Formats: sequence, structure tokens, C-alpha cells
Amino acid sequence: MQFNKSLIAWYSVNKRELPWRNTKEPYYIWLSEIILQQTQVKQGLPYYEAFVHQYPTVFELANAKEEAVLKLWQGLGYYSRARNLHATAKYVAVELDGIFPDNYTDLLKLKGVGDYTASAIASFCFNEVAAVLDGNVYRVLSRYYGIHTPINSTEGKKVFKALANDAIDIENPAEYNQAIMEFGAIQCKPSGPDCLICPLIESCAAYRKNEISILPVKIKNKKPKNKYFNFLVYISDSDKTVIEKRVGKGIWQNLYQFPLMETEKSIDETEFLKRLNSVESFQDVTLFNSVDIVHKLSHQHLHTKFWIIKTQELPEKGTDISQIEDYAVPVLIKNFIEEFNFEYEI
DNA sequence: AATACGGGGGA
DNA sequence: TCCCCAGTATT
Repeated sequence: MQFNKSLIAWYSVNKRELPWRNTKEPYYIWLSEIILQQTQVKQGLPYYEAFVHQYPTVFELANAKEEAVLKLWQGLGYYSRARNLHATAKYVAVELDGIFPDNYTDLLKLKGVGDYTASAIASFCFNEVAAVLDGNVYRVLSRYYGIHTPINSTEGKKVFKALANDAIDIENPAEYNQAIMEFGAIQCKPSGPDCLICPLIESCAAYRKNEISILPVKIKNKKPKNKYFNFLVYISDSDKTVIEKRVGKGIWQNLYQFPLMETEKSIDETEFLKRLNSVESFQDVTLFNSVDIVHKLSHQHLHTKFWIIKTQELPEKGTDISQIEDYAVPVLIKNFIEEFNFEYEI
């Protein structure tokens, strides 16, 4: 059997039951695809359920506050996805009367929708012949055809795109796209793939040449950069603290945090007080964590200290401590809030 | 052509 | 530690 027909046959037997597989409604497909970008099904699933429950149609999502969307997205990462999700919902609801574009070219124009997502929606919802190319597809194709071109190089993207367009089943692009991704996700896994029960074992170049473990080839990531964060956790006599919105560029845009003092290296209390007192009058300061909390992102390692500052008056307008859970915060801040337990402290 | 952008999980 | 994940936008 051909490569694509074999995958479809495999898929019909082995596919997982997932909520977005029971619909062709573009809103649900789009929502699931945005959530699943660089995110495993297991991690994204509860978020998908929450969004569908909270925003059953594109109109509810469009009418929501961005703050509410970010709060529901909290913990999933890559927050530009949530901001773009909301912006696109507003665009589709208002400008397109709630009707999503019905083809690859127009879908691609939506914020947060790139080549992969446009292909996925176009094929799943409208059966357009548009081959998806995600991490799973790269792996399956590179192994099956024995391609050593790095998948994250410009050349590689070109080569694999051509291969994907060549392999797609033009009679059933939706099934084929689902099939090759599912196959990559649960059988042709990054490590320890189940080759011995693989329907493609006879014709798989990587298996024949014993290259399963070295394919796909990928250009290595650069080392993450170290950063040193000091969060100023104020507690006033009237049980307020200071929390502020992250604006501008960089990570966690539009999420909330305690006032941040970033330093070149890890600092001690003397150094901290020196920098703090150059701005403010006396405070009672204690360090929450004696050892830096290292929050690891894919491109940054954040060495973090939380400084508890008890004070009569806040340096700026405060927020009731009882309300901090309402704000969308990075996981680093969320973990601190849970561990610190303000209620016990005040 | 590179880099920024999160967080969780597997080996 | 390092790699991967239903990638996209910006530089």
C-alpha cells in the first residue's frame, strides 16, 4: 500500500478520541490549533475544554476582555497566542460576521495563523489539499524518506514542504493530515518509536539504514541566557500589595507581576537595600527564598528572589491582597503566591 | 537567516 | 541536562 493510504489505514484503527475531532466547525478547529501550537495534546486539552465552556462561540470570545482571555490562558505559555486569539476573534466576529475564511490563503492572513494552522483549518474544515507540516510530520517524513537536511533550516523547510505536498492524499487531505500527525505523535515518536509494529517498516529508509535515532536532524538551540529577577512583594498595613502589568516587549506581555528589579547578577540583602533605599524610605525587608528560584524558559533562565517588604504606605496605588488571584500572572508568580500564602502572613 | 517567545514532560 | 511539543512573528 502507498505511504499515505497506509497512514490513513493506521489512523482509522489507532486514532485517539479528542473533542476537536468530533467537529468541522472552524471556530473549534481554529481554537484547538492555536492551543496546540508547540503544546502537547495532554497539556492543551484542559485549556481547550475551558475555552469552549467559557466562550462557546467566536462572539463570546470577541466580547471578552483581553485580561479574561489571558487569565484563562494562564500557565499555557506563549501568551502572544492568547492575545492574537482574542484579536482574531474580534476581527472575525465584527468584520466577517462570525464566519471564518474558508481557504488556506485567506486563513493565513489571520493573526496567529501561520502556514501550519492555515493548512490544518483549510483541510480539516474544508477538505482543501493543503499539507500540514508540524514537528510530527517533519519526523515521519525525515525518517521514512531518510532525509538528513536539518528540519529547522531554510533549506529543510523547503525540502519537507515539497515532500509533504507530494505525499498528501489528494482524495482525502483531512484524513491524511490527521493521520500523519497522529502517527508521529503516538507511534513514530522522537525516542523509542514502535518500529516492530509499524505498518511502514518495509519501506522506511531510516529503519533500513539504522538511522531512526539520528533522524530528524535539527540545528541545535543556543544556550539560554541567565537573567536575575528581584520581585518586590509589598504588604501594607491595610493589606494591600503592588501589582503591575508588563508592557512593552519581551516575555509575559500584558500579564501581571510584582514590581520587578532586574540586576546583572544575584544580589544579597545589603545590595538590595542599597538599591531600594535610593528610591524609597525605610522598609522592613525579608527575603522569601534563600536560594534563587530558577524558572527555566526555552531561551532564558530566570534566577529569582522574592523580597517581602512590609510598609505603612505603598509607593504607588495598591491592590487588595485578596484580589491578586484575579490577575493573569506567569507561572513563576503563581507558584510564589501559592507558596507564600498571604492570608497567613497578614 | 536568526531570534524571541512558556511551560511541561520524557529519557 | 537536553530534547520535544498539532509554530508564529519579528528582527
